[in-house]
Amino acid sequence: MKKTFYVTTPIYYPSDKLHIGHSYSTVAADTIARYKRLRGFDVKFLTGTDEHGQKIERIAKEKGVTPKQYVDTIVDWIKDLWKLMDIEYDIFIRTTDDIHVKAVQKIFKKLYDSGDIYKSEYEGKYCTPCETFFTERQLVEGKCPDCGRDVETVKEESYFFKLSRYQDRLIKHIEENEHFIQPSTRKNEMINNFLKPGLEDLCVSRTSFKWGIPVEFDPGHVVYVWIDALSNYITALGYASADDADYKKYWPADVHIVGKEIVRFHTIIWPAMLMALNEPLPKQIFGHGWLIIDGGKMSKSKGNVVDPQILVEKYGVDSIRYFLLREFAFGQDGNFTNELLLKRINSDLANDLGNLLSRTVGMIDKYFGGALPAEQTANGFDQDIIEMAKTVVQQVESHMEKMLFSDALAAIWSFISRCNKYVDETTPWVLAKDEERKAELANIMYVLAESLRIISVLICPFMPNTPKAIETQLNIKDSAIKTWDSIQTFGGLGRQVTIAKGAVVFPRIDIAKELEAIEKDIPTPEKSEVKETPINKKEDE
RNA sequence: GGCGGAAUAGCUCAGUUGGCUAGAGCAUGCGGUUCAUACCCGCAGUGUCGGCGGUUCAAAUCCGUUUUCCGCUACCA
Repeated sequence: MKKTFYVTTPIYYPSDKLHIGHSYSTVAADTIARYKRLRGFDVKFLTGTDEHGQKIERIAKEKGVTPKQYVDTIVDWIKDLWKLMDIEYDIFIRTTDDIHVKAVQKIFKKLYDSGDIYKSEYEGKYCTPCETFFTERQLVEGKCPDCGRDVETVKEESYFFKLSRYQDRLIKHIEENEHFIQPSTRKNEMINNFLKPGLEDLCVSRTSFKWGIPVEFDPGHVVYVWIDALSNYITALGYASADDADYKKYWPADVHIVGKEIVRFHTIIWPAMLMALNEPLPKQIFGHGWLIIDGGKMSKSKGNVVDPQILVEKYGVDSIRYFLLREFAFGQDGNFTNELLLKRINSDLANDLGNLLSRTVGMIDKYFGGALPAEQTANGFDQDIIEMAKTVVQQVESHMEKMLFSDALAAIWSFISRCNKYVDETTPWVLAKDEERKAELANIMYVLAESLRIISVLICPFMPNTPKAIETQLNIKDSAIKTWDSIQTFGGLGRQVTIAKGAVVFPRIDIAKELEAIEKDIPTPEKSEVKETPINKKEDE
């Protein structure tokens, strides 16, 4: 039986369309999923939407539709976006799905029965005009942070989750499992800010709004966010349903990919819930960094966030996916600018990879009429290429285990550079003038074609479309030479390569011109406002 | 306030447990080449590794201190 691999994204809050920050998490998860599939794992890749809560209820009301109608339209849009970005998820869970709703009710009941959930009183500050609860901390000088008016103390009967009960076990688990929280700096934040000072019990029900999962045995209450949202990772697999085969097969998750702002929920509340349910904990939570906008104030409230749809339509999925994973270190924040994006596309994709393919295919066409002869003679530079091809595969494998996407791509690109250098070293245009040396020339072309085959397999997880273009132009049809195993040794491609010249894969972009055009679409704010603004800050994961 | 990060070439960043003339990519300059998407290849740089003090034969790397920036600080997701 194949080894399983279960990877998840956060479930996104469909209060509005998603932005590039959400795409970032999802592209990363998709890439790791594709990579693991390529390595022969039985992969489950889960994404979805977290659809309940007061905010959605309010927006729907403003729009004059039901909450369900409202989220339906956003969810359709999200699914289209993932299709556009070539996200190959296995399951798309919605917290309004029947299977999820029923399972959450069972989970809630189970926790109540075990004494992990108890009824008590929640005391909060309520702003009547805004119809919102606030905590003491959220208040601005004792007033409503939204409208500035007075708030009143309101007591609400609520259910609480006994988070405090699991404090010691959590500390132990986190400290004993080095890879549980990644990157490790997040681990210290959790321990010092929450676990060491002591955990407070968590309010897990509300009566102030209706748009949520009703508590089965107490109909006035709805299950509050985190019990609802976090459960998705197991309800999507059929936990607490009639058919829990997938749960038994895939749980615990190998990695939950989340933005760093929700690491807390995933490393404290979620494990505590699982402990209370007597279920195994996920193996790893990876809190990636944010994309920071430099030169543009991007926040949802301003309505000028970076729209992934526009970027993809303009520059292509593979370019955007490549950029996201290459430019930024996965665990850290990174500056997103249009200029960086365009520079990356030009230098790495157009000049290095695209041009390598183009010149290789061009020469096979020009010197051999599109088909290499069987008779080929090796040269002194071949060995270096062959050895490096082997090394690169190992490097990519090692980086991918640690989710170092950028490092993996850098390794692949150093091989691409090596291939471009090989062309210079062997000077095919000189050999082409000499009929006697056709066999040497043919070998050079073969080494390049075979290298491109290997490159095309290596980039598969990151860029789903480019490999197809490479395969078409080099006439690679046999699926046996598109596997990961097939790139462990140099020479999988038959010697008599025939080519089919195609269009340029990554056209060069006139950066100055393009930037000017973009600026027209998105007005640049005053320099003084340029202060970095996280585009996915604390919103809607 | 508490806790945790970051500060390295013009720009974006690498630099495991202290040991190299401190690196890469981009941008810049010069040279080469012409198969290719004015591409590719080579060479050349510049750096008080935030400041100060200390440990050491040796510190970007460890310790102390200081400056600036950033993150987390629980029931909004």
